[in-house]
Amino acid sequence: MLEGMSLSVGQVSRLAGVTVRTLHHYDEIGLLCPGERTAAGYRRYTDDDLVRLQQVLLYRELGFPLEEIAVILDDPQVDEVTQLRRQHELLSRKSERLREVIAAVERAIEARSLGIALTPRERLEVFGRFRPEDHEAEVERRWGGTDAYAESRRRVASYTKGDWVELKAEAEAIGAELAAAFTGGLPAGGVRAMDLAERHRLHICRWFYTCTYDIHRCLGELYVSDPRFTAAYDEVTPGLAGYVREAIAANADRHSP
Amino acid sequence: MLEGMSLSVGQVSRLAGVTVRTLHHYDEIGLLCPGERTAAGYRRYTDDDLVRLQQVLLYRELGFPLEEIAVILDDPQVDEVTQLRRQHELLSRKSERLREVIAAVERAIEARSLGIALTPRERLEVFGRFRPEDHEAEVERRWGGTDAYAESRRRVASYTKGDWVELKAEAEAIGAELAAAFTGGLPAGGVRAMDLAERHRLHICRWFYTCTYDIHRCLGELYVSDPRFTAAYDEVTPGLAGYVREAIAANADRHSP
DNA sequence: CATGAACCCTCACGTGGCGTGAGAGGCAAG
DNA sequence: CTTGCCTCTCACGCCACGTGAGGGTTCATG
Repeated sequence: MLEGMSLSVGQVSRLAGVTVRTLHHYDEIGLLCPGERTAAGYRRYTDDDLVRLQQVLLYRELGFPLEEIAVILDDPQVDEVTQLRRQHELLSRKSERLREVIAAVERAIEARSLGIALTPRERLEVFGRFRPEDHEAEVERRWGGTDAYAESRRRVASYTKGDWVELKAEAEAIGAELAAAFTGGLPAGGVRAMDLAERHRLHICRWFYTCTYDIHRCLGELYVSDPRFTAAYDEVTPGLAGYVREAIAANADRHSP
Repeated sequence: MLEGMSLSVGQVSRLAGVTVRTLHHYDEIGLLCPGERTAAGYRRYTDDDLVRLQQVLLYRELGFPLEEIAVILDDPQVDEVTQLRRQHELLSRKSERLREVIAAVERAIEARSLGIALTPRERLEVFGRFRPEDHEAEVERRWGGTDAYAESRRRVASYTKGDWVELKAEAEAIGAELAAAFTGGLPAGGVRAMDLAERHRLHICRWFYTCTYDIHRCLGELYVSDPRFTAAYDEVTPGLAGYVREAIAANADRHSP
């Protein structure tokens, strides 16, 4: 039985509270393939496999689709502690939401036993809480239906507060350097500006979606045509939006003539 | 638009945070059929429908299959406040479990950042917690595979602590009256004993599964053949188990000769 | 009053995450 | 050697919707 070294499907299933079929399924789709197999083809789960299974189950409980879980766990950029922190953050959010729902139910009971019924609308609104900040609605109208947008949605959904902090810091750093280049009088078509544009593109690739040079060019146009984006740049330094657009175009030309 | 009176699918979907298709689906399977329809066949949801939708969404979030939700909500025995209390209890349990998981993740982070890794087994066990009290294992071996058993499992799963209190009180009352009849010298085949046996059967129907007279007869046999059940009855009054068996058999004969 | 945009309807097929056998082989104990 | 409990690989089934297709409705415009 090789007790202690590795476990059979049955043992793992009992330990984790899932069925054998589930483990087979995770193997089939490549989400959790046991490290070893016996000569007879029996699955043998190592300690590493168990750790991964725990991660899988946690993200599953959080409602992530299995395919996405695979992406999250296979990201080589993220180590285990980061993974745990992310889980902790997501769990906390879920817990908070659950407490809101509980509170709403308590209010409903209270109101009901006092004879006053809440309006059905009030009761339903607890569930309808996603608050996409109507900014998203705008984005959807403009970019909705594109692959890039879908990809972005999926990835953003799994970001924790910590991720957002890092993301924002990175974005602000790039913005500041662009502003410096602009006020320093460096040409938008120069190497420095183009390098910054490239960093901007990579930043998008890293955090949101695969940003090709063509897409990046469109983004540049958007920065001067959409008053919301223009404001975001020009607020820092008037005229910056147009400068950024030029730099992006130059950088795109440089890479794909 | 008749604003204020009733809502269209789109309005309800936005309010509740579900898709239109979901509402269509709930209508198809008869889980939530809108109270009215316009001349053109448009669905119109009344306030009562919204209340029901809220209940549906809550039980759904708790992981109940839709079919079961219909059963729970259509039970005429249960009013709205009871429904809310039940939801509150189930939500609280879920919240507690969530906090356990969070605590486990915190421990994992702590241990990890101190360089000491927890064993994968320890981490997995948080998920494998269902503790069916090995009593269930026994029951399964004896009754497993029967329809009655499956039905019982499903219904019991949705009982709250309050339900259990009521259930137990009812069962104890019947037991006490049977004991009184027994010690009072009333014959097991008499009307009084048979009536009590009938109450016992209805009690099972009400709380666990559809208990036919045949099944009830088997149950009576079980009370004398299974030492665990025998003990439960004879502990109160020695000889009671046999008396109950006789009463059940007599009652069954009376109804299905 | 017609024209368009935003809704709504009913099929009907597709999908994700497994459940549930069927049929066959592996392996430790008696 | 056989009995009992694993395990394996197909392969079909199910639930709770997603996702169009194809077509009617309603309402604010030109």
